[in-house]
Order: sequence, then structure tokens, then C-alpha cells
Amino acid sequence: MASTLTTADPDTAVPATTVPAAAAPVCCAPLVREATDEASARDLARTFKALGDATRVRLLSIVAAHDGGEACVCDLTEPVGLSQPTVSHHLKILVDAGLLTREQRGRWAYYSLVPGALDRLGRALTDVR
Amino acid sequence: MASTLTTADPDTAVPATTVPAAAAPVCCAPLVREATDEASARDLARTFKALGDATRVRLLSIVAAHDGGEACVCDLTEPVGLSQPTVSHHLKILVDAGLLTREQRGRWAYYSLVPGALDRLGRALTDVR
DNA sequence: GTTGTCCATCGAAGAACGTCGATACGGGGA
DNA sequence: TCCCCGTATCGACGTTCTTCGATGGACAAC
Repeated sequence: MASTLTTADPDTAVPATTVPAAAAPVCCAPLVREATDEASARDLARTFKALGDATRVRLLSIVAAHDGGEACVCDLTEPVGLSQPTVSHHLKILVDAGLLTREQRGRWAYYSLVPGALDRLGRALTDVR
Repeated sequence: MASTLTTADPDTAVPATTVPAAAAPVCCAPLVREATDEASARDLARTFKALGDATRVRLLSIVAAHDGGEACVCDLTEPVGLSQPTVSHHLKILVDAGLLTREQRGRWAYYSLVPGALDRLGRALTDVR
């Protein structure tokens, strides 16, 4: 007890751990007023986890700052000071998170930012406010 | 080879792995045009890592949506369905990341969002573009 | 003073992560 | 055709993370 005396917990807290989605009781839901549901939180966390490593942040930044907004693996191993397999591993994580795209051209694999990905993520952050 | 023919790598890439900071060659640095340096990347990644867990995203959201924008631990254990020590642990991580503040009032510890933290983080994201 | 409640810390167990060397695949050039 | 070069994948190792139960400290009520 004492957990239900501060707000209307029985409305959302009790089923919040198991409720899948849906609902949207009233119109124009005020941002994330009723707290992000479990599925959305998992999706958001998945993307943030991809950015939760200094090497990957640097890779993203280097790719963005590179000529034409794209770079191959051979351009990235030296700046981050890691082995080629490790860089490939990090790039795959960024691709899986929807932040980078991979395009094979001849022998080289070129990575570039997904256009609206970072903006969308940034907007999700200000929504949680 | 082949790694230096696409851009001016020798200018920044070679010492980029060891250079601490400073520099700022010209005025008004164009956002993160020359790629985020190692220290900034580490700071950013530290914050993103704090958001890289679904439980912590939900905690942040629940706190924000709570009455007065604050909540005590007893309000949070039930919605996320985890033990009290685990919730305390996650809250500490969010506080250490500068996303939440803790205020002790009587027996209760109230957590609330740090005002500009999420906005600042969101702006850092759009800057990397 | 004693008891009960709220919360943080401690120690441990299991899972996940970052990194590497070795290896395999695939396309270009000789 | 054969070899070289750029990447991805595999297996392994050490570290970090998530979670729990148990414990201890602080405050309020009796």
C-alpha cells in the first residue's frame, strides 16, 4: 500500500505490466502522458542501446562527416583504432538498429546514415518530456 | 591505402584516436562536421547507455507522467514488475546519467526529470546529422 | 524505546556485450 | 586461372550488466 495514494494507479499501473497496447481513451493523447507502454519502451531502448557505445557513436559521426555522407569499412578501422572484424560488428549493430544503411559497390561496402532516423529519435526524446 | 583517397584523412583521422581535445582550428565549428571527438562520444554513449534498457525508459516515462512530474520508488516497482532493489539500481543509473534527480522527503525518495536533459540530448542527436 | 516502513547497498548468479585472431566468401586485376 | 584485397562470420575470452534475496540505515508512529 502507500503506492496507490499519490495518483490514480489502479487505472494504469496494475495492468501496465501486461497490457499490450491499444486503449487511447480520449482524443489527442497528450504526448506520452500516460507513460510509454512496454512495447514502445523496448523499441526505444533497442535503438538507444545501439548508441550506448562510444565506438558506435564515433562511427556514426565519422560516416556522417565523410565525403558524400558515406564511408567503407577501410575508412573506419583506423580512426577508431579497432580491428576490422570489430568495426564490422559495430556497423552491423547500427544497421540492425535502423541508423545506417549498407550498400555493396564492387569490393567495398559503403555505409551511410538513414535519412530521418536520428531526427525521429530526437523527437521521441522530447516527447517523453 | 584506399582509405585516404576519399577525404582529408591525414588531417584528423591519424591522431583522432589519441588526441584528447582542444584544437578548434577555425571559428564557429560546423556542428560535428569533423566527427565527434573521443571524449564527446564517450559522454554521449554514457547517456545513451542509460537509456538502452526498456525498464529505464519506462521508469523515465512513468516519472514524467506522474503527478507533479515526480514519483517515489514505491510508485515504480509495481508498474515495471521488478523487485525494489532492482528499481533502485535503475534509478541510480538514471540519476548518474543526469536524467533524473533525487530528493529525500521524510521516508520517501522522490525522483523527477532533470528539466533540460532530454531536450539537450535530442539536440545532440540532430547535430550529428 | 520499540516497531514498522521506505529505501540503498551488498554479494552472487546468469546473461549479454566488446574484442580479438582465424577463417571463409566474393569481386578485381594480373 | 590464380592470386590479392575488402568484408563478414565464427569461436573464444574477459568484462560488464541485469536481476535477485538478504541486510542495514533512516525516519515516523505508537
